[in-house]
Amino acid sequence: MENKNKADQSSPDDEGCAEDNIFLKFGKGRKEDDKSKPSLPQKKDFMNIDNIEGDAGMVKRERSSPELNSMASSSTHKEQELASAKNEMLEVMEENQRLRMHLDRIMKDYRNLQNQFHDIVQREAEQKSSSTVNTTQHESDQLVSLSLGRTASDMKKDELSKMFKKDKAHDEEEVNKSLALGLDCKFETTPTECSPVNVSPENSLEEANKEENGETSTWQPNKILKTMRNNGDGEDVSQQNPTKRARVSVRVRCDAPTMNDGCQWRKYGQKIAKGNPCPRAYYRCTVAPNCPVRKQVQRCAEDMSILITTYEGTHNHPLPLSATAMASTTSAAASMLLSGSSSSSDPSPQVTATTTNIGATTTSANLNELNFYHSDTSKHKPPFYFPNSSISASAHNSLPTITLDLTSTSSSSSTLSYLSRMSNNFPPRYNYNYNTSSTNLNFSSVLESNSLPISWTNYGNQAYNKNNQNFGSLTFSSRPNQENIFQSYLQKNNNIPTQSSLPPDTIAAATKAITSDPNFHSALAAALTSIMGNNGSIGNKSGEYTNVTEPFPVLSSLPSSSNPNKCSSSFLNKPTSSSSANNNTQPGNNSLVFFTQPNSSPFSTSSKGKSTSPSDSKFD
DNA sequence: CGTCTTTGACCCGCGC
DNA sequence: GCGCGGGTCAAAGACG
Repeated sequence: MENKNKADQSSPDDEGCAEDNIFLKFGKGRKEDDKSKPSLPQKKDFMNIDNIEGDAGMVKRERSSPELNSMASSSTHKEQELASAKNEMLEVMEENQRLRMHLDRIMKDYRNLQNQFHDIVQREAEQKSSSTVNTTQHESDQLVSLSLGRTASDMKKDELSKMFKKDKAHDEEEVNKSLALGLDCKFETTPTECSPVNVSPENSLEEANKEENGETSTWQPNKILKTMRNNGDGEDVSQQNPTKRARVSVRVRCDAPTMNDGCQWRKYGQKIAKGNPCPRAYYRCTVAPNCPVRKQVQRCAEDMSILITTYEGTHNHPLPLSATAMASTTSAAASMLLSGSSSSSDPSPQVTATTTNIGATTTSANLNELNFYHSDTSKHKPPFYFPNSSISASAHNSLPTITLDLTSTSSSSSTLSYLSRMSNNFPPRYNYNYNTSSTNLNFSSVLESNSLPISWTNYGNQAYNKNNQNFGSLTFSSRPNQENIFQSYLQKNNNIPTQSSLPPDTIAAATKAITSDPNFHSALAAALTSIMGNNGSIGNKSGEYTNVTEPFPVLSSLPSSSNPNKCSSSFLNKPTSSSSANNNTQPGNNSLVFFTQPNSSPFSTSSKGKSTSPSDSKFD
């Protein structure tokens, strides 16, 4: 039943909202019923089975009457309709009850998972406090790579050498602080039922305000610091913070000059960096005059098709709906980095609320999905399977940097090292290889028997197909049976690497592993999913159910379409259709979609020669 | 005319 | 101290 499906998709983390959704849905259903059946039962008859039966009996009696006149027959017909309508109402009510029960169950699971997660986080925090981890020395040297197919060898050697070269010891506290403050890393244990994700524009603003009040520190370029000192401008006091903050770098295959992340940027410089023939462009956030956020955009020297966008800082203003995704991503990614850098052996207790909630959300919903949609900007392509994507962290140039690598498309020989490490008792943290200062955490569909598997399944392609947009989708799902979907999808799309056809038991094991590991799951999922931000609110467009991650607005609002040539971060954007797609294919799932939008024209060659940055898009 | 991009110059940190 | 490289500034030009 459609209603049921929709209800399943409603956010489990948000009880009230879900209920509202249900009501809304039922309201809608009634409306539809009204259309088809104008003669609804009288209010008095509503929910009265006896009455219904009685009416039916009456109808029967009347029918048997030989003295039926036209009027009687019409009334009989009406009563029949009435009876059928009542029956339908009863069915709806039953369905409603079932949905409620389902919702209760989901909420229960969600709370349980949330509690578990909090327990884990607290335990880790205690452990950390008890043992002042000796990570200080490695703080700046660490390179954690969550590589989905990418291996350490794939990394640029000079990059690695650079990373390892910097042995400048950072005070752990400082790093953590910068991470936490600069990238919205907050640890909140308070369960938020209706607004699970706390990294919201409001939060950002709040944090920014705090920063301005000197409560927190924000990394600022030295130059700016200097300028501000010279100017003595009180307004910028908030920005006078020498504390370095983490960077979040996103690697995406994109032909467009920049990636549309929904924010407004102004290019303020360009430089040819050593070792890369491609110039590096510097952008500054222009949403707010004093926003400290900057980003660097550069093409990968090894693969020009890869666009590397590095974000620094935290927005000190409310973000456009379409921009919250990236903001939350940086947040989540930073939290991931933070958790990795805070300790060499323990998972960081400093998990962002976003992570927490997302993890809880997804697990509670039994539907963790990270869909990576990739498509060519110019032409339709068959769905692209994304077995590999990576998250890496490093202290590059003294700045902790986490990289979300969404460029890997090769499904070959993935090592699944990360999953392997995440054995059943796996410490929910990113393993650091201190010998090399780098660790690859590979998420691969090539699962080893003993390794914890991940279910990369296809999901919600129907909608995309409906829109004539074939997106490859990679689903990071906790639901074993989704494999079937994926496989069936594979059958339909020969272009998808066969590696993805995993044994059901493997999928199930992977699913179990993923869902059972709050740290990994929440960290990765949050990092990636939060990017979409509240795309989790898939389906909101239709208003049929509320956002799973309410604070984050739907990215579909992006005006990416106006910038056909821009690589709309829309790879973070979720097309409106996607929601419906997800709704149609798998009810009850919270989909987190990562994709490049081909025809919706996130990429634009910008005929206007103006801003190559997303700023061009006036999303407001 | 206002906004934004371009681009050469400048500043600063770092390594030698 | 010097040179290199990264990052930023700001004047000039382009665009709508």
